[in-house]
Formats: sequence, structure tokens, C-alpha cells
Amino acid sequence: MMADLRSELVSQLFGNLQDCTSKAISELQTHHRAQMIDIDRRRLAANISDCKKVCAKKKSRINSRYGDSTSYMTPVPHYDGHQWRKYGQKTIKNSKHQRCYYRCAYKHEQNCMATKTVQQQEHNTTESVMYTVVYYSHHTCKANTDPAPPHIIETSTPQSAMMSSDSIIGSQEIVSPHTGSHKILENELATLQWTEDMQELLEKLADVPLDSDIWEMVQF
DNA sequence: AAGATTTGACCGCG
DNA sequence: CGCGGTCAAATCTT
Repeated sequence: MMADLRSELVSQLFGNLQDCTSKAISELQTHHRAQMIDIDRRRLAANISDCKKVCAKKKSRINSRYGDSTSYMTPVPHYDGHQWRKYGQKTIKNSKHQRCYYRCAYKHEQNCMATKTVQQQEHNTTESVMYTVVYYSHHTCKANTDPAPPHIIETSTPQSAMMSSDSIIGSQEIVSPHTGSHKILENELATLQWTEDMQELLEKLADVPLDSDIWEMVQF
């Protein structure tokens, strides 16, 4: 009887939560895409000729050392379907934030040479925090087929993204201005089947005693 | 204790 | 010689 009531309440709460978060996610994604398009347009308009020169220079250097690279902008630089190990962090000249260096977690076991760098971009207070992620080499480790990372936007000129951006973040400090709940949300978003996991959480919580203070707050 | 991260040292390139 | 990519010992986390 009590258990049924609790299950129902929890079910409703999670239903509302799911609706809410889905809406928020949708809005963020829409806003985010529009924002990135705008930022790209402004950057391109600002200094196309300088950009061309520097891009060509950087690209030739990078390609000579690493082969092709692919860069992305994303608010969620750490959840891209692969496991990484951080092996370095550097302050980059004229950048406010540091750049972090990651290698594939299976580098030694499987000789996978994939690496990536993550650097937080400059942003004003009206923009959400974004990171430039540059991938070098492809994953050769098994069970990893180098999928396109979720919730990111591929930039047409990889090096230009690095050029105008500014810093990094390690896997532990994660998106610094975000709260713990944001981190969880991002994680779920990028890697999990949302509805299935919500259902699982629901089933677990239905068997857990609820806090009495919360029960007193809910009016029926 | 094992594995992951931090951080200064090292090194190659321009 | 400075920048930035990598190494590896120290430190932290689980």
C-alpha cells in the first residue's frame, strides 16, 4: 500500500524530471547550434586573410607530425565514446586556459595511437562554456570504431578553431563552471539510453525508504 | 596496491 | 631560444 504510493510518487517525480530535462536539453542544443554558427561567422568575417596564412602554416606542421587531425567544439569534451588517459597539460601562449593532452587508454595494451587535446575556449558571460577538442590519429583499439562524438559540432577548419580558442580542462576538473548535477546530466546525455536508465533508477528508488521531510512537503 | 592524474623536466621544431 | 607536445616521478584516488 505504502510501497505502491511511493512508487507512484517516484514515478511521477521522475516523469516530470524527464520532461523538464528533455526540454532543457533540446533548448540548449538549439541555442548552442545557433550560437556556434554565429561565432563562426563572426570569426571568419573578422580575419580571413590572417586566418588563411596561419591555418596553412599550422596545418602543414601538424600534418607533418601527426597526419590528419579533426577538431570539434563541444560543451562536453570528455564523453566521446572512448576512454582516455591524461598525460599532460600546458599553458598556451595568449590563452587564458590551459590545454590538456590525452592518449587512448589502450595505447599500451593495443598500441592504439589515438590522442586528443582539449582546451576551453574564451567565452563571454552570455555564452555557455565551450571546448575545442582536436583528435589526432584514429583509434585502432578494438571495440572502439571511432564514432563521431555526440553533441559536438565539427568545425570546417580545425586549426582555426584552436587558433581563436584558449584553454583546457582535465578530465577531473571537468567543465569548471558546471555543477555536479550538470556533470551527471552531461554524462547521461552523451553515453546512456536515457529512458532505460530512468526506468532503472525508478525501480531502484521505489524500494528505497524516502526521506520523511520530503513527504511532509508534498501536498495531496 | 594498482591505476589515474599532476606537474616539472625534457626535447624537437621553427 | 621560446613554444608546445611528451615523458615520467610524485602524488592522488579508488
